[in-house]
Amino acid sequence: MSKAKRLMELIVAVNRKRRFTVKELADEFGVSMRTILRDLQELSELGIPLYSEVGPHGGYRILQERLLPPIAFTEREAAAVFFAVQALRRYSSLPFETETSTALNKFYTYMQEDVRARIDKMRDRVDFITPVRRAQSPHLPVLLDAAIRQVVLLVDYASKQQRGKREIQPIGIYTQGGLWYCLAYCFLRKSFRVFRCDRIDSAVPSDSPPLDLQQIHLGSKEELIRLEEDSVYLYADLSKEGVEACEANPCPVPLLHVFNDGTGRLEGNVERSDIPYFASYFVGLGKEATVRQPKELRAAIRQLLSDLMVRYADEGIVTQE
Amino acid sequence: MSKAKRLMELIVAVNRKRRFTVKELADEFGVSMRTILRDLQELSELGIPLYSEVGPHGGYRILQERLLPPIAFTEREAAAVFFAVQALRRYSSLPFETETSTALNKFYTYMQEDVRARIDKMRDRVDFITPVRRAQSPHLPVLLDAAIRQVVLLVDYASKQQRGKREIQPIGIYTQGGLWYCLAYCFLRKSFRVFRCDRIDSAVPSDSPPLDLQQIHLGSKEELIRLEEDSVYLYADLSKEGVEACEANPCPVPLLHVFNDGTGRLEGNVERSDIPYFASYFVGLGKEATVRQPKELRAAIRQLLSDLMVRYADEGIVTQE
DNA sequence: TATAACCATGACGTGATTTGTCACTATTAT
DNA sequence: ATAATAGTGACAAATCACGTCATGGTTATA
Repeated sequence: MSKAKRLMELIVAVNRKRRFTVKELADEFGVSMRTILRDLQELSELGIPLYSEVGPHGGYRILQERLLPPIAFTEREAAAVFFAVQALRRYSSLPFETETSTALNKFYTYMQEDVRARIDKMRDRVDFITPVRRAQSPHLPVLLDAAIRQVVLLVDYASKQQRGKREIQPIGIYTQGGLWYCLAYCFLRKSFRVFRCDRIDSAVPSDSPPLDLQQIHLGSKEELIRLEEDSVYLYADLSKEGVEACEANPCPVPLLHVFNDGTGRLEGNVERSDIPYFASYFVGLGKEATVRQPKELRAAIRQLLSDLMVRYADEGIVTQE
Repeated sequence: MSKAKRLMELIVAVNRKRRFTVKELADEFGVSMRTILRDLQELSELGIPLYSEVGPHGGYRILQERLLPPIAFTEREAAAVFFAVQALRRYSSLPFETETSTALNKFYTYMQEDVRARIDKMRDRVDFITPVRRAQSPHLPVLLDAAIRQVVLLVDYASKQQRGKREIQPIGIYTQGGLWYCLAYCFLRKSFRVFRCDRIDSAVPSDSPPLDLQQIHLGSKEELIRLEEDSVYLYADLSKEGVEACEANPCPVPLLHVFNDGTGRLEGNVERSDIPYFASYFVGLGKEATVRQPKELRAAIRQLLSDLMVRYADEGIVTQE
């Protein structure tokens, strides 16, 4: 690396770390300590406020406030960031609620006039639409913080069946289809579960000792949510349109295979208790999907269809308000 | 003067002048033109967007390098922006493809080490899931640019029925459910239409004179997509779960009303030709929805149900592969 | 069509700069 | 005392920067 480039990167590195030693930098840049010392002297002459202390635990320090150095964004980069933040604003709840709006504001007000004008023009011409849900998730910051610091929370959760307090150790939070979910270890069920954040009515840190789950994160989601013993093998064929519908509205468990001609198939093991859900799912796909297995699911679909038949059978029953 | 210092000053000089020639800088810095040329190339490699034009009145220019003033983001703001950009990265296509990654990179590398460590920790603990679609939309930048500058494009579009070239004047682009759409005036149909961007196979500026649509933008979407003459009034009751399903997977036209108890109703005018779509939509909602009107839709649902009944009727027919 | 004003690139030798090493000194926490 | 840290000076080897020359390309303009 040329000296000029090294100096530039040195400025960045020195701003990033607030404290550092000569040896540290020498290792990082793969040059000798003598060279780094010469470089640092040069940076000093260039006006970068460096300060050093000798002795053990000594080292260099940069005398500056904690702020990002003047970052040079190109206009297009600024626009991209602006729209990214803008996209997030469509979410009804966020773990960084206020921060996004202040950051957006800073970005906007510091932009130069002409750039701002162009951004304004774009504003009405790009949009990121996310399902708008009424459900609020007010405890996202607490959940995220607990996931990062790995502490146990006592939450008040209203599941479909019942509602009550339970202790959970959050792994992470994610949003999908306009709702927020929290993957966590549930001390009540003694397994990993996914909680809908809008169904969490309160969340406070608990004193219970946390498990050591540092290595577990959202990436391992699929493996954590284990199937119950009682699972059945599902197999369904999909038309081209069926494939698209599945992509748009992914169902949790089974694997989607797509063939070259655009058609595809869904297969995988699903829990027996989820059969009603899948029945509804496949009925929604209409003629674009054909379930081959299991028989139970086909039966459930048949049942659902005939129930619906009844609902839509007799015109005479229709009441109007 | 050392080379490093000259480069730093060169950056300043180049930002100060917007346009300059090699000779000019050579004289100013008292070095040969060859040296300046080498320096400028190095600056390019360092990421300064330089651009040159040959010929008389040609010379170098600096491209859109707007230095935002040193913005002091708080740690949480930086995190929020970082995740906003990160969220966008899950989209398979974007109108600012490269910009988001360079911006993300700048943010990340300029962060102080401790902040960065915390961000890293969060990385696996927050996620923004968007349907991953195989469909690519490579022409987004062209479409967006056309929408902003209001020019007419000649596109090669593959609609469900047919495929062919047509002229459109884009109003804006938006993404929903993992796909990109373009709202545009279609000169072929002489009305405003929504195009799926992944079905646009080519898009090139056309010479045709644009209409004056400056005042029209994405906000006016609903009004633009006018109903055909032949529309019917739709009315459906929804259970609580039905309301949630509708929120997650919004259907285009009708209005959703939600009552205090969580149940709701869908109503509005829909095109008669869309009845098959709505039949499938409501069948997908299963028992969570009851269509009251129109009769045609109830009939279509009945038809769809009996078709499906046939498909799932006889276990004996099931073939296995 | 010619010309001038630009940029672009390669080769090469000289001379300047950079770098690593070594041998020191100085300071300070433990 | 010892170890960890910064700081300096000297010197040779390696590397790099620079200017010069040569060549060639593009484009506006006359």
